[in-house]
Amino acid sequence: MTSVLSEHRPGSTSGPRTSFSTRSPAADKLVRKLRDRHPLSAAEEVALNTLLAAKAGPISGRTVLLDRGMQPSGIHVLLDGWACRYTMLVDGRRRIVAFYLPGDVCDFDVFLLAGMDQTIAAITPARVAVVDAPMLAGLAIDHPPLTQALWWESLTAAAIQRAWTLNVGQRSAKQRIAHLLCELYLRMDRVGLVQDGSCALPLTQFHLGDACALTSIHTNRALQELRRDGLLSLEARRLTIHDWPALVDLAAFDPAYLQLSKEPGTSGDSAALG
Amino acid sequence: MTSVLSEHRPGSTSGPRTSFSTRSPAADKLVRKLRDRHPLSAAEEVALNTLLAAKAGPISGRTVLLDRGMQPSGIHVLLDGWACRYTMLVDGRRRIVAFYLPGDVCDFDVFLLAGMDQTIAAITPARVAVVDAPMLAGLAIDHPPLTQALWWESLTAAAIQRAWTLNVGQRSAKQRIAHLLCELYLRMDRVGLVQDGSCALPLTQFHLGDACALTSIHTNRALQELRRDGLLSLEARRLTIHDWPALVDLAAFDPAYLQLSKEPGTSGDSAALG
DNA sequence: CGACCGATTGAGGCATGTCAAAAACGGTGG
DNA sequence: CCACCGTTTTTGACATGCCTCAATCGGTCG
Repeated sequence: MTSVLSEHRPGSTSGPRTSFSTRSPAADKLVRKLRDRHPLSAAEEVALNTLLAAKAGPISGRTVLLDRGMQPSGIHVLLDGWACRYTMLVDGRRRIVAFYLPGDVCDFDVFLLAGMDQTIAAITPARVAVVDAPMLAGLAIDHPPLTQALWWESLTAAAIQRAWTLNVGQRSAKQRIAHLLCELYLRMDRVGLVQDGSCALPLTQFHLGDACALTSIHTNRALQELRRDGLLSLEARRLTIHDWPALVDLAAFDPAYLQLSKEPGTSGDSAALG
Repeated sequence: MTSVLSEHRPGSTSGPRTSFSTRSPAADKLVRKLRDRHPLSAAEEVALNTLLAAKAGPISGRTVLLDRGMQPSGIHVLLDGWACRYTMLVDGRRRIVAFYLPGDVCDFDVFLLAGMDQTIAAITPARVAVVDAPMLAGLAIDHPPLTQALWWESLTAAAIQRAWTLNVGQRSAKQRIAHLLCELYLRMDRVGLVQDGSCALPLTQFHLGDACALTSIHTNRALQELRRDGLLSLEARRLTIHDWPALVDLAAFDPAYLQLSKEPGTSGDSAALG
């Protein structure tokens, strides 16, 4: 399995999987993720996709989806586009604690009625489905596997949050940026948005810095080093990985927390790769 | 440090609540927390407490509950004592990403079968209930309110994790320590372990430093400042808050994320205090 | 064309890390 | 009761990674 690591550049596997999902091209990404770790019946997939599609609407960039103290209208599911969750500090600094990518559920905490303590806002123009909690709960009751799949999804989000805590606290600037980019790249791959070793990355250096607890200035210098090392390029809102193993090594990136593997032991991915 | 203290100090409310729970003194803390935000029937409380009590066992300090890569035997619920979740880095440094207090569920991620990416270990001698997932699932199916209560509990854990990400990334050393101590103090209060403005805090300065992304040396200096300012004292494994409002102010601590308030708007706590 | 936003560069300062070592503490055995 | 030992806390001197402030440059859009 050691060789798998070097061979396995994420993105190269997305071809076969993509052909599998043609039911609903836009709303499909969440289902795709869920099914990846948890089998769903066709009926369940259709039910969820239908619900999402019915509730979907376009929003422009920088739209605030959910503000501090606001009583939420429902759970926000990103169908397309990027969003983030952040806190504004008294001195005007912004700290981003999460990025949301296509197919992500932004606010499981709607179930915590006590109100948000942070803000969620779109980064790019996006399509968002706003599902009120009772409706989703109803769907979950009708389809128990969906309940479990969504529960997993929220636990994965928690695992990502732990990884961020680690990342911000432990690593050098260069490593932090590298680690974040590794994570985003794999998460984009998981929903089929990586092609030929590159994916969209609509973040400014301010976003990256606010997420890694760095100033945009220092972020800039760290990025330059990563480029100079030949590990990646990041231009025109597009990230391209040139040397995945080296990047992973530098970042001390262990993808285990993303829960990507199909099934422990089956290693379906590497088989498909061989 | 006197008048303000008596008005607003958490812990002064624990008296009345404590009288409420005498069913099972040791296993009771999780139930106490759950019921605080979510009504449970007596039958449900008894069922959960009975299950926990049946599976409970003592462990000594520094016992590893769950190790990286290990297939978990079940969900660990701390009945008494402290534990933490950490990652060891290649250079020997340790990064703590979570503390677990009496009444906490350590590893909801057992449901993520792909194996742990971190280590969970006791800090003090403790009593731990190890509940295998199917059994807990069965209990949850029989008692839907328990499902929701546990789901909330895991979402609260995720909110705490976001607060840690923020804390580590944004604040000065002094503020980080202060913020962490505020959080731990309130969490101890939530399970009735605060008396007269003080609670057990069995952490070394290494623990605090590893959790705040600081060296123990710098942690020491930050703590000295907090003591010198008259905000708190921390000695003999015991934390005493002398000036809660000032500490909260210094730390920019907003307890909203802990989801403590009974019901938004009722402010039952402060009314009881006045 | 002017205004604005994002990326980039440079110089200097400060908070925190690193290294080294001495106290204080707490338990254990003689 | 004391001597011993490992752990934890504390102190000091020095190094450095990242922040701050200030400015330029290049796109993009009205």
